[in-house]
Amino acid sequence: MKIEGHLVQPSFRDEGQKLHMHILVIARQLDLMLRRILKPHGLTPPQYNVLRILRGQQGEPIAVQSLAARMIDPSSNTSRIIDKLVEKGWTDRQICPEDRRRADVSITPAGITVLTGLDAPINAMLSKSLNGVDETTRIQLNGALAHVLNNTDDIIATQN
Amino acid sequence: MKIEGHLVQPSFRDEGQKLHMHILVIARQLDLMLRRILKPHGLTPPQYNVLRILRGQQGEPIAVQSLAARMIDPSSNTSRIIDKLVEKGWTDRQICPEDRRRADVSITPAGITVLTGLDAPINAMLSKSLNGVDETTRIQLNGALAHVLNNTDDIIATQN
DNA sequence: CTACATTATATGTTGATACATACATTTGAG
DNA sequence: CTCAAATGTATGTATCAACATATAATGTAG
Repeated sequence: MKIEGHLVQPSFRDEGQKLHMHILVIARQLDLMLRRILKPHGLTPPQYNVLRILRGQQGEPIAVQSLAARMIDPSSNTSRIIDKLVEKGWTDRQICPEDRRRADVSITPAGITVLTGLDAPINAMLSKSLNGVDETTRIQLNGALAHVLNNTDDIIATQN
Repeated sequence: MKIEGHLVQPSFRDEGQKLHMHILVIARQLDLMLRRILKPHGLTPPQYNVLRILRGQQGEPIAVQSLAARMIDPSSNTSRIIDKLVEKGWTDRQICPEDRRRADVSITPAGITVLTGLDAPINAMLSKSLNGVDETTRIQLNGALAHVLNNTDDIIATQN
């Protein structure tokens, strides 16, 4: 369905507005699809995001704030997201001996196992979502979106 | 900041993964910026979305389900979003006489006034977010993203 | 007609999120 | 050293969202 169908609008004022809507609607769809895959495993997208980052650490523990900086959604609730993962036995949290304010977080073998099982379906879904968009176009899109991201960073910085 | 900086990752596996991250992170930033503009006016992004749709109706009332279909986030909570807007006097809700299950929703003059005051700052913000992305590129982006949207629609349909 | 399915909206409940604040620890000025 | 500021994490609270279910009105088969 075209974006006009999604929003049941006959047309957009301009390409810029259409672009914003595309980004917002697709992001929402990606989140919805991911949620459906994760749900049977008792994971939410932010929790999955945290596990992915921890796996990327190759066993090296990481502080909560560094984790937050790498998240798609760097909310101030990283502690509670980790709580959930610790409860389920998928991450480990220990007070850092050198700086006892810090908490070192790492993924457990059980966490790795869960992620491993999710890799195939999630990669398949993500890959399918980009069907028909060739490599050249992907590179062009990323180039333009890098610009947009720069702009939004600026706006957010000046809003502060 | 580049997407690699946002996620503090040295590199991405491929352009596809990078594209997903760009979309998710930019969508999140747009939402954050919008929320900051709306907050002093006592509006949330979904409430703003509803008001915008109602204004687009040119005074013609609309059923709750039609409203939901036009929303960026068509959650099942449209009723409660309307509740909030009715409380504030920005929308009007009346039972439809021809089909008493339906509720006809419309925007009030006070609602129009609120939106009018928001137009300038929000348009400025959105326009700024696309700085440096020329018209040709915008059209290309929309073309490719329309493809992606088609794909995600398919995936969501088959997930059901 | 009458019962049953369908449709339109609303609500109950649970869990997640945003934002502010608290707590504990460390840093650093004097 | 000492104490105020800064830092890292956790928590309180209010709001919001997702999902399931309820309520009410309409459509329809027999």
